[in-house]
Amino acid sequence: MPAQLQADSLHVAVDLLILTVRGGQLKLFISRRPSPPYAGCWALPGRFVGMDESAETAANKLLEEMLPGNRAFLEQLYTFTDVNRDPRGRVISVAYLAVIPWGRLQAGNKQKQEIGHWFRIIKKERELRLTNDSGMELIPGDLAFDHGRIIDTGITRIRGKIDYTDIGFRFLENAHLFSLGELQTVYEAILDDKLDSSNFRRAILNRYEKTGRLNQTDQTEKQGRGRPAALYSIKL
Amino acid sequence: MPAQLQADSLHVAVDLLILTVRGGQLKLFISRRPSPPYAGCWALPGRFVGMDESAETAANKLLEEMLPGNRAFLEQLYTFTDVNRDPRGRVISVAYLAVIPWGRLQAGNKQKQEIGHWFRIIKKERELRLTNDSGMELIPGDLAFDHGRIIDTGITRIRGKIDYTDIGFRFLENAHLFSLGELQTVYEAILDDKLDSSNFRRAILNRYEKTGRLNQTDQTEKQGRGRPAALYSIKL
DNA sequence: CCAAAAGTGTTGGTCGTACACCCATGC
DNA sequence: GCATGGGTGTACGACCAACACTTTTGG
Repeated sequence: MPAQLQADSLHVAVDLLILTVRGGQLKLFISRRPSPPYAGCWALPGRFVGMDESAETAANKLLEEMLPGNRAFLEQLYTFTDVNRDPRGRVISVAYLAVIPWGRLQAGNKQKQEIGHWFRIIKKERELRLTNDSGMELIPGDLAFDHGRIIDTGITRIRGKIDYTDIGFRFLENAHLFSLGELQTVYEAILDDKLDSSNFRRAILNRYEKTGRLNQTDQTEKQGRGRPAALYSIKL
Repeated sequence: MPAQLQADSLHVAVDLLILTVRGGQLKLFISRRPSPPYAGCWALPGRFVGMDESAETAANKLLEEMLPGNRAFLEQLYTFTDVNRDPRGRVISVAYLAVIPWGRLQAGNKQKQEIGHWFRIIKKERELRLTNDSGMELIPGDLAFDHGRIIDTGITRIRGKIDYTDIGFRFLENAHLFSLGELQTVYEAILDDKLDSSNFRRAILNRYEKTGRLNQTDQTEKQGRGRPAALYSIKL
C-alpha cells in the first residue's frame, strides 16, 4: 500500500467491519496501522480493489488475510466517497459487514491476533465507544480515516436488521446445532439489552419454525448447570 | 464520455434510479444511450465521478443535467462492482435512488423529455417489467449494462422501506399541504396494491401524528367530486 | 337522488410484553 | 435443598385487516 497514490486518478478500497459475539458482548476487529497515513492509529482492515476483482472478492481476500481459514458472512454496508476521506489522494471505500462466529475463530490466528484486537462495541444514546479487554477506550474520533463513521453506520444497520432478517444466526458457531439460549445471547449482545427468554423463544419459533426453516433436533446440550437445552437447526 | 477508458485504471460512476408517481403509477426515468457502448439501448442516467466531487455530489449534478431545476430526495442504493459490468473497462457504479414529485416536474424539462422517458414499473412474482405510455414493453435484460439488476434492487428496496421510513412522503408535491388520499395513492403505486383507506388513515396518523411530525392544517382540498379532504403537513 | 371520496366505528385475530410458574440439572 | 438456566402458560394491550356505516361534495 503506497503512502502516495496517483494524483490524477481515483482509487477504490474495501473496508471490513468484522463482528463477533464473545462472552455475551459484541466485538469488533480493529488493528493498528503499521504505516502512514495514520501510522499507529486504530483502523478497520482495508485493502484496495484490484483491476480483476469485484469489491466482494476483494473483501473476501482481505478477510482471508486478516483471519485465515474463516469463512464469514459478508454483506455490503455502504459506500463512503467523501473527497477528503484519505490524505493520500482520492479513495472511495466500499464497506462490508463481516459476521464470524467466535467459536470457529480461535484456530490458526495467533499471528494476526497480535496486531489486530477485538474491541467491545458500546453504543448508548448515539454515543459510540470501543473498549479493550485491557481497559483501553476509544471514541470514533480516535480512529483512522472516517472509520468511526463507518462503524457507527454498521452498528446501526445490524441493530435495525436483526429483527427482520436472519443475520443473528450468522454469529452461531454451528447453525445446525444450537440452543435458543445461545441465540438469545447473540441478540442481547447486538441490541445491548436484556431480553425475556420466554418471549424471545416464542418470537423465534413463530418466525422460523412454522415455515420449516428452523427445526428442533433430537439432541440436547449436556454442558451447563441448569436444565439441558433442546438443540435446533436453521437453514441459512 | 469516452468509448474506451484507460485500461489500467478503475473508474467510478453513479447511476440514478429516478422515481415518481403519476396517475397512480410508479414511474422510472430512463433514456436511450446516444453513443456506444449499448448505443440506442435504454439505460439509467449515469455519469462518472470526478476527482473533486463525492458520489453524492456527482449524483446531484447528474440529476440537474437530466431534469434541470428539480431538487430530488437522494439516497444511496447499492454499489455494483462486477468486473465485466462495463465493456469499456473497469467501472464500478454507485447507484442512487432519486425521488421526485411529479407535480413539481413539468416546468422546463421539454428538451430532456424527448430523449428520456418515463416507464411504468411493474413487478409481480419476481418478474420486472417496464411499460411505456406508447405500449412499449421492456424486460430487465433489454437494458444496458447491469441496469436491469439495479432497477430490481431499487424497487425491492423502496418497497421494503416504505412502511418504516418516511420515503413515501418524498413523492408528494407539497409535503406541507397534502391529503391522505394523495399519500395513499403514492403507497398504492409503490406497493402495486390497493389499500383500505380507513386502515391506511389510522396507520399514518398513529405513526406520525402523535410524535408531532404530522399535523392537520385548517385547510381543505376544494377540487374533486367527493367530500373535501383535510390537508396535512409533515416535517421531513 | 346518486356516485364518489373522506372519514368514523366496530370486531376479531395476531403479536409483543410482562410475569407467574414448572422442569431438569449441578453442586 | 437450592441455584441456575430451560421451558410452558396466561393475561393484557397494541396493532392490523376487514368491513359496515356516516359525511360532504359534484352532477
